[in-house]
Amino acid sequence: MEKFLSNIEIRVNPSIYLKDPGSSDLGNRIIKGSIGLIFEIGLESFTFRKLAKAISSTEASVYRYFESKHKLLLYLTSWYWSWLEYRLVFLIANVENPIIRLERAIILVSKQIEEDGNFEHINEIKLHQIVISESSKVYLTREVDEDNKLGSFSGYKQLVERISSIILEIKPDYKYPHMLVSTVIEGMHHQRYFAEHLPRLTNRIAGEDAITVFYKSMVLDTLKIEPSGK
Amino acid sequence: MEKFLSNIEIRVNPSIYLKDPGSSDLGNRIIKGSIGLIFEIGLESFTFRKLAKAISSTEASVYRYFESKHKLLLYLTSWYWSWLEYRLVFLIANVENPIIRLERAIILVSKQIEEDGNFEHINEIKLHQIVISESSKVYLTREVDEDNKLGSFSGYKQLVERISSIILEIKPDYKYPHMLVSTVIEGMHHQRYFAEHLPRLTNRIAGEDAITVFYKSMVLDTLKIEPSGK
DNA sequence: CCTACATTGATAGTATTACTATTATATTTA
DNA sequence: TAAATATAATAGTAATACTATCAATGTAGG
Repeated sequence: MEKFLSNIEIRVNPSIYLKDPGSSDLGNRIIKGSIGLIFEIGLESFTFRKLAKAISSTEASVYRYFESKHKLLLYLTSWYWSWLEYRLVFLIANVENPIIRLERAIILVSKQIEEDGNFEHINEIKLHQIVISESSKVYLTREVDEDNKLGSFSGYKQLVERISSIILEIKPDYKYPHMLVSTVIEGMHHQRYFAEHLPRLTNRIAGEDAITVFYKSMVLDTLKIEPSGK
Repeated sequence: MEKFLSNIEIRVNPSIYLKDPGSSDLGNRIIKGSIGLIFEIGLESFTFRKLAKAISSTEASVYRYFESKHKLLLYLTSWYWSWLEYRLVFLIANVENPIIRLERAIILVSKQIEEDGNFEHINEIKLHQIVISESSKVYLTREVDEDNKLGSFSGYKQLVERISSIILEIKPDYKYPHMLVSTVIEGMHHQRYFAEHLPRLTNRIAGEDAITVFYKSMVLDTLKIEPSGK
């Protein structure tokens, strides 16, 4: 993705952090460092102590930004959802045909990601990997309801809502738009992961991005609409 | 489910445990106790120390059966998949029409579960809840590949394979049977979880098991087949 | 230029976790 | 009856997920 906007920032719900990591050099190092380190060693082995060492700071300093590793992961995934939504908005701006908009949305969420030069402290490819293998841990906890009340998942919900509303434009009576959209998003995470680690749970086809193809036609078929052909 | 078979046992890959928990009284208490305790306090807060206390044994004794909490969870989920497969086999035995077989399979995996009186030490309703909220943690780790090599996920794979083969009976050229099946299974876990904790990511419809209805028609539509009507 | 305040670093400490090790005791089996 | 096995009881270790305290540095306003 081309660098064409240098003054935007992705906003993350402030209840997630103690201090905005976008507001300081140390904060940015925490984000950049944690993406690198979680990508490298996985969330389980990742600790604030190791992170502090990697970015030449101290554990206590990191704790001034995030009250726990869980909140930090929440920050990263929230950022990711908001970033996807922002890209979606660009991708469908000024596109009249809702079927084309829907197709683009599905491709966006199910495709492999490229780097986005607009955000210096974030390596989007690594972040995407992290989202694939760790993001569900963010809500599969006993604290979901509290986190949810604080608005921790609003970025994800907004993205789902935005795509669902396209579906409703096409089929105003369709009863399960949110279910369909979250099935696609979560599903594609699993399928990418399976393709790499548990191939017998998925299907890989040489020369084709099977995951994108599958989800695109799955959505069109369940909605009983024809591809835009464009 | 009626108790009609008293001499069967669900087999779990022996690489998962150090000592077969089905082989002793303590082993059975470990299984029963861990299902109860994980259901109650969640996997994160669950420890072998607390389990030992709950079943009036000791931490060290539990460790003689399972080398870690992770392996214990692996045992529970493996048991669950094998149990589902066993139920599936009964459900579709002697059913000629593959479409009916497929429909039954989808209903089986997507429906809420009832207790199965055949297995004393296992409360299937609680286990189902645990599978919904914790099972993906079993493979979303850095040790997936090793665990996979040991055969830890074979129960899950077998179930997926069995349902996929029904799909191929109906549509021999369909390219994504495994992807479709694992999308349904994982998807329904998420949707059940969302319905309870993050309702804006799903759709709830009064008086209908929306999740089952959705996945059933999603599968038939993507395969472009008509419901059996029976 | 001084002061106040915020930010970070340095260091230490605590409770809990995920194990491992050792020994004693009870039970089963040969 | 001896030997083997399973379990209990207890203790110990390294790492984790924090919390607390205090000093050093920088920065912004008057």
